[in-house]
Amino acid sequence: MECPNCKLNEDLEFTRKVVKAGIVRGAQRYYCNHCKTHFSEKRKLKIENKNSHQITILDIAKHLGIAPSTVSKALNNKSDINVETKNLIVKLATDLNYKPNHFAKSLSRGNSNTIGVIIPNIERPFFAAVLAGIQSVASKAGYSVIICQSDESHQTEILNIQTLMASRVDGLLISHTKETSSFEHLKIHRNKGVPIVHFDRISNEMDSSKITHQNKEGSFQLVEHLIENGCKRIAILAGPKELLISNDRLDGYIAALNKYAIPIDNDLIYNSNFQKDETTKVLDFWLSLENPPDAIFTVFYLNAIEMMVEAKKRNIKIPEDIAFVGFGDDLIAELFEPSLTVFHLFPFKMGEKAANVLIENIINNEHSKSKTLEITGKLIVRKSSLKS
Amino acid sequence: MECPNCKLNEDLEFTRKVVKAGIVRGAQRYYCNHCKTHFSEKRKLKIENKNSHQITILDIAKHLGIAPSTVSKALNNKSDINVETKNLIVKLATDLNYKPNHFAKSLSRGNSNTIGVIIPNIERPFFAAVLAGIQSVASKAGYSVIICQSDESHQTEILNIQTLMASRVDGLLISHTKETSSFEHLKIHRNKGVPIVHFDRISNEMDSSKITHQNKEGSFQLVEHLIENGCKRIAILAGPKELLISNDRLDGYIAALNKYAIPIDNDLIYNSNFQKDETTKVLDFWLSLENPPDAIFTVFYLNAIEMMVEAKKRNIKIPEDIAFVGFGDDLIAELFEPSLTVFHLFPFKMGEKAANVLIENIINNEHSKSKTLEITGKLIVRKSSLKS
DNA sequence: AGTGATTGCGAAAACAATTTCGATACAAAT
DNA sequence: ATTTGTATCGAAATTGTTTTCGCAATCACT
Repeated sequence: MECPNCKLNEDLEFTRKVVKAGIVRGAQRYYCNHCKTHFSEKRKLKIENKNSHQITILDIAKHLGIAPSTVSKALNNKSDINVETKNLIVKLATDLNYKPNHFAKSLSRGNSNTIGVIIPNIERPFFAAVLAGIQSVASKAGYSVIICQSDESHQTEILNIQTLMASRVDGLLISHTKETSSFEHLKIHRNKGVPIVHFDRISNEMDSSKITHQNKEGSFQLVEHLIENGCKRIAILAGPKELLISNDRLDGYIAALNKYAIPIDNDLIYNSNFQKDETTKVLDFWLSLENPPDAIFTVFYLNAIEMMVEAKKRNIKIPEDIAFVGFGDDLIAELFEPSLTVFHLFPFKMGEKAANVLIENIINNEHSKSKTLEITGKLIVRKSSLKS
Repeated sequence: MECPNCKLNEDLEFTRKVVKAGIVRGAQRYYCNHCKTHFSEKRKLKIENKNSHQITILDIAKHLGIAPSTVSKALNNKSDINVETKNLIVKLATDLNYKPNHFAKSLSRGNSNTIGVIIPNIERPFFAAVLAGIQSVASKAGYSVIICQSDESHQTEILNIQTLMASRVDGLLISHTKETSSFEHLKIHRNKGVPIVHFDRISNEMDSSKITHQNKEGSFQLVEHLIENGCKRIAILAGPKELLISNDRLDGYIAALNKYAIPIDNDLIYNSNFQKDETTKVLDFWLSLENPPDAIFTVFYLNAIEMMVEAKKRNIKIPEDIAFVGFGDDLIAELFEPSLTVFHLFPFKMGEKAANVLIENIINNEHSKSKTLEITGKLIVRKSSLKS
């Protein structure tokens, strides 16, 4: 065995004394008593992964005999480059089917070109449509989207935020849990300058941008529509008190009653948690009143469907005995018998708008400017409310 | 103005002749006639972004006076490290709230810990549920998920694949477009060793792993159920011929008819594209037959609902005149009048399974081993098929 | 000739991890 | 006493990109 050290030094005449010196990581190890140095056999590595080699900026640079920095400039439309060399580089890049490595780019630039989305549940048609809207504008703008579900759990929401921040998202779109009433977990990142846009389930406690529905206006229209159809005792199944969205809708309800000088009856106002068993209980409570409601407005349209199912079981005529209206829309609201009068929301549009605002904020670094946008909805009258 | 070069060399006694030499990138530039060198004023940069500095492996190393490589080993459970130093490092890392930079990790390791999913449309409840299942197991295994929608367009599907591959996903989950009949765009990557798992809309043309429903069995059960309920002329609204899933379901239909010696009538077999206007046309065609069907089986449950809506408009009694059954389930199938008998699928489970198989393939590098798994479904009998 | 401005390019330093392998110390075996 | 094995650590290379800034060349004025 020859000592590579002595060999290099060409001290060939010296008495070399190379002895074995154990095995390290599977390879025989030697010790040269001449140059007092250890060495081991080089392992044959790099399993020739030429086939999986993605071509890089360096490959292009070598091909053309130029520097990688020049290639980078050409591919990123920097001004600091000659048009001819740029064209040369761009052509070769497309010819070689060059795809930039996002990880290297992100590492170097310090951003990810990714936005995070937190929604309660992807399986709810509303949120699925919002997502579709978000995806649509995000991909057009060159952003990827990471989606997290909070499952209506405040704890999970906090974990989601940690996950997304660990993924170094450039911005955050969030619709809160119905449990969420404190926002410290978000404010931390907001204060660090992460752009955040709230949608649907928003809060006034944060000064970030918000996209919301015409909650007050929609409620008002629904209730006014009921009143115009002769309803006088209108009950409301409102949402959780924590949610701003619930309160806004409640406000619209009250505003409409006030306009028509209908007294507010607290028995007819119930804050629910959107759970099915709860809605049934509330329905029975209202039916048990000596003066039961002649119309029910649920803040979440599915609750109206659930209530109608139960009401039909109890032989209540809809809309003659009780009319129903709800917030939000779906195929089921249209096809259920009787079809449900709703204030139709535009979730896809909401997603588009939210993503737009967020990306604007990211690009312009407008952490501070916070605006609130309302997506216009639309009253769709169907059978469940037409008493005539 | 002092020349930084001469200053460094401490040649202070030399006559230094520093002259202005233009402005470069907004900064004054100078030329030193002594050392024949250009220099410009250093700009005050690095806007003190200390507050946004994420702590790195190097910070930990410096704190403890050790090498970053040691920290990396400690944080990655490598054997090559002392338990005590490891504990020390881990403690400091948690104290400092260290979050590894995924980009650096991916760049260095050459993988992304991300899986790509391509579905036709996120807004269809079935796919939303599959996604939820995928997310569930992926996040538990430490994988992120990127979602792309093909929108039933073969071209978009190809673009999706390019996007995902450019994102260097570690593996791919895909449910094909109803247009898709060639698979070259996928095979390229498959041959490069990218693990791919197909689900729902699968194909036999590729040798990758597949997760499917009990398509034949489910069809068979639905049709048998119809026959047991006295139906003799059973029509089937099958899916596009390109889809394997359509053909499997058609096979189940034929098998059931054969078992009960009911002749196959080609007038009663129609390959549709799942479009609403088409289903209406087909319904009218069937109604116009001199011997119209007494039951209709749609391969996609929503088509059954659509047909029932139209049938009701034409005063057809369901199930007395025509019974309906379909593949797939949803709240609407349960609440529509009459409620629809279906072969209930388990999309969430399908998503879980698909993600599991894919991650297994990724970890074990099993590009070659391809298995096909069937998710068991369940016949749910409702009113639309009970003639008695 | 002296000064000012502009253009095009490249070397080198980040970016934040992982991985390889040399070095050392010490224990155990021969 | 010499040889071998093991445990622990760190220096340096690697990953692919962006960014900064120096340098040379050129042109246009005085």
